[in-house]
This record gives sequence, structure tokens and C-alpha cells, in this order.
Amino acid sequence: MCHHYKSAKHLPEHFVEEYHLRPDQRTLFDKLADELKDGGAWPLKSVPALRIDDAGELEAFGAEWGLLPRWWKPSDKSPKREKFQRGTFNARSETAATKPTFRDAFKRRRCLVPFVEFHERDHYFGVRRGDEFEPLAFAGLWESWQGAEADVLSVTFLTTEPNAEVRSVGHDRMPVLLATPADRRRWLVEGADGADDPLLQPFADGALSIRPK
DNA sequence: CCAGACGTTGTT
DNA sequence: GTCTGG
DNA sequence: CCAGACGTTGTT
DNA sequence: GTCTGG
Repeated sequence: MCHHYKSAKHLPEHFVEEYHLRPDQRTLFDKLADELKDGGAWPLKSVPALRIDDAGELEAFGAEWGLLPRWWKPSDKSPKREKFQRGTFNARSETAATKPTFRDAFKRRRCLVPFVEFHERDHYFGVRRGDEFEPLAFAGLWESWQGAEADVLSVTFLTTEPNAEVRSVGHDRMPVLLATPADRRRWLVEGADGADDPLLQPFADGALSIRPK
């Protein structure tokens, strides 16, 4: 499962440069990323994300981790939206296109969820670059839910089969990783065409470094 | 028709 | 109060 | 991080 | 909102 990940101080600068974020966007992204500097990200925390806005421009936004679909309303089983969101922090790439909770977002509201290391089974995984870990992005989905009091922006990200390193610590799922600017752009612009799409495959064996917690 | 679900991961 | 699951 | 559980026997 | 199970 992928319910914890970390940012790093060099993450904002990387994405500010990759997407030429304007000063106000840069300020927002810095602030959102900075809120992860101590404990990292956990479900229901507000996390930084990137999407393409109505004008086709790339923009940063903050959203709660745990997707809340537009049709959600209180019920006996999920009296509070947080309870529902606690179960939607990941979306299976094999089924997200058809699940009621994810399919609209899968088709029309994709985003990037930047990170530096993700956590599985008492280990952190990332792509080492020198003595740091490289900023990467999860393949994310976002939603906007209209409440009586306020609107809730939320995100989740896709999972797939594990690669060799993740399997080696005893896990059978891993997040979909977008490790190049080209993959990130394609995810935002085109999305994926079925579970066999190259974007949704496990990360290349041997490309991740493992750091025991 | 109508109530209820709508999710993921990991596992004794 | 403390542990576990997400 | 934070919400939710924290238990046993016997079987709808 | 839409689908499924009863």
C-alpha cells in the first residue's frame, strides 16, 4: 500500500523550473511542499499537486489526500467524508477507468502528485541522484466536491504491480511513477489508454534505491 | 422498484 | 493510554 | 499523521 | 450520479 510519502527541500525548485511556475504559483507550491517537511504526507493531509487548468496552463494546487467524488453524501457507512476518503488514498490502475469513485477523474481530472520518496513496509524507495533523491511524481487524479460550507479539493494516485525492489520487501503493489518530464506531460495531456498503457507499468527493475526506515 | 454501495492494501 | 491500519 | 480499536464464544 | 442486489 502506498499511504505515506516524503517531499524534500529541493522538490519545489525542481517543479517550479520544470513547469516555469509564475511567482504566485511558486509561492503556493513552496508553501504546500513546506508543510510536508516534517512528517511527510499521510492520508487526509493537504498535499501539493499540479494540473492543467481551463486555459491549458499548468498550475499548482493543494488538495486533501483521499479522493472524494462529486456524488458523495453522508451515509451510515461513511457518516463523515473523511471516513470515505480514508479508503480512497490509492486507485488501482487496472480498474480506475470504470470504478464509480474514480472514472470521471480518470478521464478528465488527472494531475501530478510530486514526491521524493515513497514508503512501503518500513522502507523508503526513490531514485538516487548523487547523494539526494530525485523529485518524481505519482500519476494522480483530483476531484472537487461541493459542500454546504465549503468545497473540498482532493487527490489520489494510481497503483500497479510491484517492481523487483518493492517485491523484495514483501509488497505486491506500488505506486505508478512518472519519472520523466515527457511521461508527466503525457499523463496530464493524454492520460492512459487501458491498463496496458506503458505509463501505468511497474517501474523498471533496478531503478529504485531502498532506504530502510 | 428502492436501498445501499461506491475503496485499498495486506493477511490468520 | 497505546497500538494498528490506512 | 490521526481515527479507531482495545474481545470472546459460538453460529444468522 | 449510477449501478447492483434483493
